[in-house]
Amino acid sequence: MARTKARKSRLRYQEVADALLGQIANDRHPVGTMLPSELELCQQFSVSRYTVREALRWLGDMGVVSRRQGSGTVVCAREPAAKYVQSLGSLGEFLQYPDDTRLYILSARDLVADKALAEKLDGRQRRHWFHIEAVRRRSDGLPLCWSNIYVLPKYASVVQWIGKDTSPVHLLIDRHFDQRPAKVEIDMFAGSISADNASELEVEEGTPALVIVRRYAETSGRFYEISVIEHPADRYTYSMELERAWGARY
Amino acid sequence: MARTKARKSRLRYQEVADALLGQIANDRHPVGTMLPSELELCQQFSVSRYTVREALRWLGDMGVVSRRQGSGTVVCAREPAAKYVQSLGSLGEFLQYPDDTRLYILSARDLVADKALAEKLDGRQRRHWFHIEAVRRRSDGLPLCWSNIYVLPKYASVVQWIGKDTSPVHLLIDRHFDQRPAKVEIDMFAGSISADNASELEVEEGTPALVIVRRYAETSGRFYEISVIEHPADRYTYSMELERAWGARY
DNA sequence: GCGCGGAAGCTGTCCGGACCTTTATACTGG
DNA sequence: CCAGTATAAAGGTCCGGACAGCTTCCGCGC
Repeated sequence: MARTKARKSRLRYQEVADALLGQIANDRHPVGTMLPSELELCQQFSVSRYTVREALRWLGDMGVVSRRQGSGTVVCAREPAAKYVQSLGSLGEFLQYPDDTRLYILSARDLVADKALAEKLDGRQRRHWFHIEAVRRRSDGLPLCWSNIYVLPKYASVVQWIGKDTSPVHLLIDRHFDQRPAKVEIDMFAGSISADNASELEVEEGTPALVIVRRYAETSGRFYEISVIEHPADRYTYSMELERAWGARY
Repeated sequence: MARTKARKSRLRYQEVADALLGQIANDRHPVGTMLPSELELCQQFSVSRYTVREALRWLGDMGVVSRRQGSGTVVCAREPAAKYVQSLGSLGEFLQYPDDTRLYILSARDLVADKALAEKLDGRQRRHWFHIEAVRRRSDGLPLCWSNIYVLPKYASVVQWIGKDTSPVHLLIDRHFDQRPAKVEIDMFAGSISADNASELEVEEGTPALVIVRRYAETSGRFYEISVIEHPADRYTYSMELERAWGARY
């Protein structure tokens, strides 16, 4: 009779997390509503606050709930959406140009976005940009792409570092202005090389091109650099590798 | 004299993490070596194990250290590599075709990869694939893209569900075979529409096209679905949004 | 009616202690 | 020499308690 196996062992935090996940999936806690407070959950599951917090941390990591100090825990998804992580860590590798390529500046000047340009960029007319036109060439001279880079005027002085090494412009801004992107929007579509750019790129007018628009946003969400880059066919392939963020349990 | 401000307040876990980050950057703990145990770090920084563990958890999240129960904490990077997360969680949104589009199957049959095909797919010749050719059309009939989809023979029966709803094939395999991708490789480049496909896509031969190759791998790393999709210019833009994984501090 | 201050409620941080699970290693018997 | 085992050490989980920082909201004074 001495020590019988406890009739019901205490819940582990994964079990608490699964239970909450079930309650959310069953619409007992619909998306948008608040979850009970940590103390209430402690009572509900008869566990300590530590266990509840670990469970909630896990749900938070998976994007099922969002937590804010002072406010509470909000349900923001019915089930864990598989998040995929760009496995090549650094942002610099978004465009993996080989190390033997460099940018050659063709022009650099201030401009104000008109309607047509604003549409391509961030949708805001009359915004001031510093516009850099450049061509990226391999060490043997082959032009890889035509770059239109728009940066906020305060970053105009990046031009002095362009072409000094192989870094893309957003890394130069990171290095010299301590401004890293909090968010990057990337659009990719097919286009063709215009007559104006054809000779510089050493292709015929109308050659198919991969056009990539990257918009780099600071923490506030405002874009501080937008690049529009045209790659003639056969000279560049954009590759990325995405991995599931939480392999083990989901 | 009662309670003077403590001469040196206790360290917070972020400060401990920063201190450790500094030690790692200074090669006091080179990459590949073991960090001191939690208890030793507690003494070194005069904080509780909780604080040390939070600091180590943070370093682990950033990929600077790797921890294993029973073994210890290994330094695996000198500094946090910015990881970026595909913010639109679900894999389904990698290709955000509007809901009013469906796949129409043109052909479906087994084949064995010859040298040319293997090069486009996973590099392995003589591998068996089930090949599905299809066109994705908008509800008004406009063809959006030409799809070449290769799946392992055991998933061949997905064809019966294609076109029944708007789901992409990898989601059908997820749903009916419980096989989710652990990794996805994506290549994008510019090409042009071949004569064979031009009429079906209702464009002229040679029209610029955005070609997207997606390779879906299971946990073991083996590819179980590879799709090669050609989008005529102006009919499709691939968009993605990447966010820094740890917004606040890095 | 409006703004401000305070209180209450919630999450964030931190502590010291306890026990469990995994791992690596040293020992021991074959 | 090898295999199996005991043991120590490390991280993982959990507890109860305490206080700090942020939000929200209510009530008070203007």
